[in-house]
Amino acid sequence: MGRWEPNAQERLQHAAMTLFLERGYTEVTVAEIAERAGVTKRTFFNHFTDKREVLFAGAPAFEDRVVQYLAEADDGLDAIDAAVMALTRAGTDLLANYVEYADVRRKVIAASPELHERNLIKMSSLAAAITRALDTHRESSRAAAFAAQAAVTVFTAAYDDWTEDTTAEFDALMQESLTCLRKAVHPI
Amino acid sequence: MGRWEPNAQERLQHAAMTLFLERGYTEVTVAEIAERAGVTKRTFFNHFTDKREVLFAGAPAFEDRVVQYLAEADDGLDAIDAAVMALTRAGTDLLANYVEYADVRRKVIAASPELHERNLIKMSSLAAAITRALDTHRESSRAAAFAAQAAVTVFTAAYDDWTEDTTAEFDALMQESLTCLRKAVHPI
DNA sequence: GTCTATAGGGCGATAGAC
DNA sequence: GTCTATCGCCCTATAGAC
Repeated sequence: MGRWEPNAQERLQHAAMTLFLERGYTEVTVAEIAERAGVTKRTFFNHFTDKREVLFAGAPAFEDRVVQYLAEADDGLDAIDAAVMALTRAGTDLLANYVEYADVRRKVIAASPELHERNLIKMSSLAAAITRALDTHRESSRAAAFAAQAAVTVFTAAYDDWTEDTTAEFDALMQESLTCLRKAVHPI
Repeated sequence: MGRWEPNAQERLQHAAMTLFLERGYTEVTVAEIAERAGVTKRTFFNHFTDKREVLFAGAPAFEDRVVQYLAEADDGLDAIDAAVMALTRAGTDLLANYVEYADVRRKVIAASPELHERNLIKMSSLAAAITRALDTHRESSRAAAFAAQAAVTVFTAAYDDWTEDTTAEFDALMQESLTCLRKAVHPI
């Protein structure tokens, strides 16, 4: 393969996902991923800070988009509703591109504790970003953190539902999930 | 130091905590921790599956205790209240022994993304255990998962508060935290 | 692009407790 | 003797330094 084939990053992601699915995360080396993508190991670490990051390349963009939607939210909304709305919109945007990969990605992450761990810190980072965005003009820091954490929990559940049935409407899944959380937290 | 000094595991934990505080997690090698504890690197890995685990040795016992308290809980309690009760009791038990280490441990974990990540997966595992315990006789799986996740969020916040003021009553912090979460999730 | 330190583990030998 | 904890040696892969 030539030295300057385009889209090295995407090729690396695709190669990694395929290999992880075939043989499991720990059984695949970075050198193998790089080889399959037609680049060197050095290039891999140029694009991703560590081996796990190859499956989370979309996360920063997603987080930015959530924060952006949140900034545009109606000030009259409650914090949690604003956060859920931002996650719903950003999720809908992103999921459209991920239909084919979502299930594989889910399986690979579920099969590896290391990837599960990395996924959790991405969600934690997302919650922190939402907290900051809410915090500035809407809520006390503590209340904002709880609203953000709850919204991310709702998102995680809805995202899991969606990967099991990618034909479902994401915003409906988010609303169901939110309703269920509210019942669980505030039983009457 | 002789080969059979007792309590190798505790010595390793103490050595690790001290060194991490002095120089930061990434700057300390497993070999150094082992040396300070008077054992070899190999022995370190006999006690802990990886470098991070040395700071989370108490987690399984805590989780077991939470599940135990949950099994003894009044069936009339709502899931989230039962979970918060179990976490409150297990937390109170455990925190009594950790007064001196809590602050150091907190600082060390906060200073290292890798340890933060590991802490998150421990909390995730705790939430999963609570979900299973609730699930069996009380709630739908989804509702149980939300109640468990919410209770763990409450616990995390209360634990953070407690490390900043170890004279506070832990159960009061838990109740405050729960009230705040409820307001954030169900604003009216 | 090359080099190196460190994480992490496999395996068998060994030192002590019982 | 058995059983368990520790150790020594050797190896690979990650990750970062140069």
